[in-house]
Amino acid sequence: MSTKEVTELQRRILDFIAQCVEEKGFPPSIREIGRRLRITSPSSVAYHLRVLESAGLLKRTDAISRGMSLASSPNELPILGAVAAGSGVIAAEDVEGHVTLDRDARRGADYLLRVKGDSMVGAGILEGDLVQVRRQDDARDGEIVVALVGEEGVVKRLRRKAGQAALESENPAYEPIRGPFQVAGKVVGLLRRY
Amino acid sequence: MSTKEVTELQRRILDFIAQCVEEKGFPPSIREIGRRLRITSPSSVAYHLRVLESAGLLKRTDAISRGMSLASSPNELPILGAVAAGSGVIAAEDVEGHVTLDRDARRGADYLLRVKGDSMVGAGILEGDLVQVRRQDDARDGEIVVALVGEEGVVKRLRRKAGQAALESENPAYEPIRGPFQVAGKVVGLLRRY
DNA sequence: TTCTTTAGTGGACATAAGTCCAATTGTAGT
DNA sequence: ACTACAATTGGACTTATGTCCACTAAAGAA
Repeated sequence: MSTKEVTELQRRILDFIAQCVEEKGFPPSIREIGRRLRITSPSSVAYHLRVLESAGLLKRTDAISRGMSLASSPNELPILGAVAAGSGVIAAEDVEGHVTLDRDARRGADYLLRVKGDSMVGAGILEGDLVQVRRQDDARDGEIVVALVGEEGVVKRLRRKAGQAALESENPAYEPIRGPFQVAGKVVGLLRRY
Repeated sequence: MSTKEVTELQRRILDFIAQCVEEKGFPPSIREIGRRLRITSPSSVAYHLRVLESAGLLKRTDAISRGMSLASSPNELPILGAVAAGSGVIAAEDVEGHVTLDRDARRGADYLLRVKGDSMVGAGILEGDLVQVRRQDDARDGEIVVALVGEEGVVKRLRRKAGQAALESENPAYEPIRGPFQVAGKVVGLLRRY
């Protein structure tokens, strides 16, 4: 299983399957996929499904109708223990698990980050909480963000005053961070487990 | 349709469908259901599916293979705006919506309750947060519970000292409640949307 | 009893659906 | 030009699958 590259068309097939499962509750047949994506021959669709399967994006049960399912639910979010300084990419080693939220609850988040420390208690964010993070390079004044300070990922409130950006804690014990940092994402939600 | 009673066998069919969707990613065929539940004739299974559909427990798309899906996901939690004093039963009028969580994230919760007021800010529970509540009559010292005080449902920390039970707020502005109250559930998690 | 409802059987049937195969096309590399 | 490969076609084939129909059996109700 070579985790090959996948073409645009194959990605659209994947999307269509996801859409069917979401809307109708079951996957499409090979011919339904073909009809939707203007592929006239079932063999051609089957070919793409084989590619998707060998790329690890699709699970298939051979020879039975609609015998396919997405390898990863589009609503499944990885739980990260920390944000790597390498930004963008998520290191698989840091993934503690997964949580599936429906589209509404997901709020466009890309991952969950486990909060370390008590610097945001004033905003109701406690140690151990999972914050839902949407990846983005920048954010507006007052928004709670995940930022990279050196190698470390932190959850703070972003302040923009007179062109100056700072990261404020919601805990009087901590000083604002004015040093260089990079916004990695915006906090769009929070999950806590008692 | 009459939302009829459903037999034990029909409930087991429903469970089997749920299990298939969970494990394999797609619903079973009529004959697969029959094989599992020792029903030798496909027509008989089809009969039960019709009953389940008219009971509103199953959605069906006629004449296509595996064309069925559960009407309500077993992992779907209703969002309540308030807990009714009538306890036990959930009034449909109070349901603001639904959120689907996977079994792990669900934590045995029965419903979500929207938090009113700031009496629990000290515990990181803010106004507007959704707390995951598992229904139960009692709880241990120190646990955060949903309790009925008169007609009103409140989220507080339960204190048991020397046989005396009280409801404490996590906000110095509020006094503990010692008057009569009834525990309705235990808070097992929290969701917040920014 | 008789009638009705619910539950189930078994077979026939049309078609929906996955698979196999030979052949074609276009693109990129040698 | 030749080769290799990815993408696609169309048809044939087999089986899986949902549905229809006639019939049976048990349990209640009238």
